[in-house]
Amino acid sequence: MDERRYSEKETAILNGIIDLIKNGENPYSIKVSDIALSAGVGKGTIYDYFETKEEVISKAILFNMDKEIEQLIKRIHIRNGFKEKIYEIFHIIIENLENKFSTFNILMTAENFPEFHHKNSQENCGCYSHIARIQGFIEDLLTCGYDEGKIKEIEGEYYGKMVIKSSLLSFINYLTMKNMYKNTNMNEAMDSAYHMVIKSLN
Amino acid sequence: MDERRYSEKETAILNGIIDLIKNGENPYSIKVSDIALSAGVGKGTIYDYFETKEEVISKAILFNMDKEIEQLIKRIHIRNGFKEKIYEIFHIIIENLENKFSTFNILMTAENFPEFHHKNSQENCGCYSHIARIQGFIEDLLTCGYDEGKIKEIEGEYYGKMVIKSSLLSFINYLTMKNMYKNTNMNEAMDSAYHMVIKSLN
Amino acid sequence: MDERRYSEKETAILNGIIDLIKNGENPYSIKVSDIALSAGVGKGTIYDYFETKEEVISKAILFNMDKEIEQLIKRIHIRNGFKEKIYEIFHIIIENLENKFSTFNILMTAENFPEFHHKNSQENCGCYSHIARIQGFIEDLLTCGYDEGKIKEIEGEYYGKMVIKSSLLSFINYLTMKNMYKNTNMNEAMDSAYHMVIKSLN
Amino acid sequence: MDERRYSEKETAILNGIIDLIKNGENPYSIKVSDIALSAGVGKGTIYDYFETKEEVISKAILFNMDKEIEQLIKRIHIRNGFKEKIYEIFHIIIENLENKFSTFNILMTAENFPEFHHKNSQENCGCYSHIARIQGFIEDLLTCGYDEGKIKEIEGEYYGKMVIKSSLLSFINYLTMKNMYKNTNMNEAMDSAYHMVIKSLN
DNA sequence: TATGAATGAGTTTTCATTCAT
DNA sequence: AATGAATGAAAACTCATTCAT
Repeated sequence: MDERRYSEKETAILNGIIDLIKNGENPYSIKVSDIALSAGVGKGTIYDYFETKEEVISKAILFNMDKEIEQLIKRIHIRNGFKEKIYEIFHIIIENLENKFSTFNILMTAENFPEFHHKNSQENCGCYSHIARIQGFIEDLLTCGYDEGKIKEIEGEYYGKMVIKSSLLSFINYLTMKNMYKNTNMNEAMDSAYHMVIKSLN
Repeated sequence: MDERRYSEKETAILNGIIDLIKNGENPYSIKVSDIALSAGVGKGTIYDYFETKEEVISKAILFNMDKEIEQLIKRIHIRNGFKEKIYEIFHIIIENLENKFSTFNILMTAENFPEFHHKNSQENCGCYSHIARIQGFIEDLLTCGYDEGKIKEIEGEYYGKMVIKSSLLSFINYLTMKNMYKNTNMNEAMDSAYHMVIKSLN
Repeated sequence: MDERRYSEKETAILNGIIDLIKNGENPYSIKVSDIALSAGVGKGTIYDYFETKEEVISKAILFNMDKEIEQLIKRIHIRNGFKEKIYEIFHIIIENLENKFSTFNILMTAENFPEFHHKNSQENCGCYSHIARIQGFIEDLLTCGYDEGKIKEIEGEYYGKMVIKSSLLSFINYLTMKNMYKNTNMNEAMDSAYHMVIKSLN
Repeated sequence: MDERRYSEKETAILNGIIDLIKNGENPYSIKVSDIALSAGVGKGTIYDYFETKEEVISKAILFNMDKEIEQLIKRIHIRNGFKEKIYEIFHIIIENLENKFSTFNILMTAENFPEFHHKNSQENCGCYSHIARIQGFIEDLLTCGYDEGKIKEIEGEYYGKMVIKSSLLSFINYLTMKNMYKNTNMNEAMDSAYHMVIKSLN
């Protein structure tokens, strides 16, 4: 799974792509010249470090996921208490979606990314390990809630994780379609998502 | 919103595109010559009915949404009872996702489609009306559950709809990541999703 | 030289082209669909009467020349006196150039038309006979001036005709570049052109 | 008026077009692939330096005018005497028309070029400045003839310039229609044109 | 090593011509 | 006879990739 660290130039290139995507560029529409400009390198340089445009964009997305998940886990770890952790995730989601680029969305819906590799199955999508980390982290969250007494009945391994993910997905959905929910504010959306978790797991 | 019906040739072209997408082609990678081939028309014919490639692909996606939602509503309407309706939706989702093209995914995550139109907001994405129809249909579902006594506490307009959508999203998530859930079968996933609805709304 | 008269449909088509050109369309940019629209016939009809687009446009230009020269000769014939005839030509030129389509220009500079037929020499340009008619008519004009006493020294066959043509060309030049001659009005331009004829041929 | 100098590649492209036109190609029929071939560059290179085919052809024509006028003025300047200067122009015209591409024709009839730009007026045709230079140069010529005593009566600013231009136009007309004047040789045509100037301006 | 000018394969798009009606 | 929908050959244009500097 290509785990080596990236050199300075490589990082500049990958960040260049991430910036483009965060500014609303669609990954499929990005041109090599855009990347070069955004990264502040020559077009040829990109080909010194990567084989093809496809490769570099894929790696950039994976690279960003790494960073974001790292951050996510760190920030959640710092927070104490089940509720605080969940609400921290909501805030991270807000920050990411406002950046127009959602690792969450990709990880949770897994629709955008796999298609970048033509007709690939999930195994070779490259984000398998990221998804696994998210799964693990959700399990930790559940344990935390259970230990704290906030959650009583997890009712099966799948169910518990499903509830947490549903809650997060509902909040992502709220954010992406904010203008459909004109009379529901952010706090209400968070509270509702959290409320569902509590009711579903008790 | 350009509501006129399409002519026979136009329909053939739009269906040609839908077929391509359902066969796993990424909308951004479709070539005009592919469309012509898939639709069984000459390349020029496409330009007799549509201005640009972008236009015809966008219209095809919208066109398919119309069809799918129509179908969805019809099939749900036939089913009696809250639980039956919910499970029917699960089955429709299965069918659609197996076709590799998910109106649900688009409507619920609203990430793929809008980006096809360069950096547009949702209002002018063209699928606003479709999203609204989905909202209405979820409301009907809630009323049905309430009338039947399956649901007692809806706790606010937003919360009720959120729970239903979360449930559907969780099931979509299960399907798109089936290989992450090797020891959870389809029925368990459906039951879990339904179970969450019942617990959350009682 | 294809001298047969044109049928009603053919005339409609040819006039459609002439209208387009008179409205400023460049002969090289005219599309068959434009012709069909302008002529009020179907696109296929054009091919019932003519072999190719090139042919029909060429014939239209020749057709118009015929009409214009016919008219020219008729109008000059009516006028009495050398000066009156010359000034009548000036007026005809004004009318034609205002129509944005100048048979005169074509006949006198003979640059536009021949090139329509790829790299042809003048013989097969189709306007040879028209040019010859113009030549004859200029000879008549000279004779008229001589008979009237307005002209004394013609000094050779070529010289006389050259002077008349130069005079007309100078006036055409004035009209096509009117905005270069902001402080010369139409009458002065005509008077100058006529004055040159008189001085050159006396 | 976009006065910057052209780079080496741009010059190669523009000269490629000029060569095509001088070889009898009609500006409206030139293909981008022809230009690439003629200029010895790749098709894409043309689009690195110019926006569209139309733009590059227009610029090529303007570019050639610049060169030709420069040359014209230089060659006339070297010649001493009114008659010598006029005859030098005749020779330049011969050379240019034999090259099948006539800046003179364009400048003097102003019909071909403006139409390349869709229905534009002369101001924005791009050759306004060239026409102005020609005007100035004709004025100098008149002054020269006057100083030498070859010309006595210029009779108004417009008249003098008109006579010179008429003379040149008449010679252009002779050349473009040489085969209509089988019994007039080149020298006679030149002498006639010059003779008209002398008679008209004395 | 880094670059960006140059390329041409591969697209999109146009439009003269055909032909079923 | 007349049409205009349909076509595909041919043209314009794009952009990933290369390579001389």
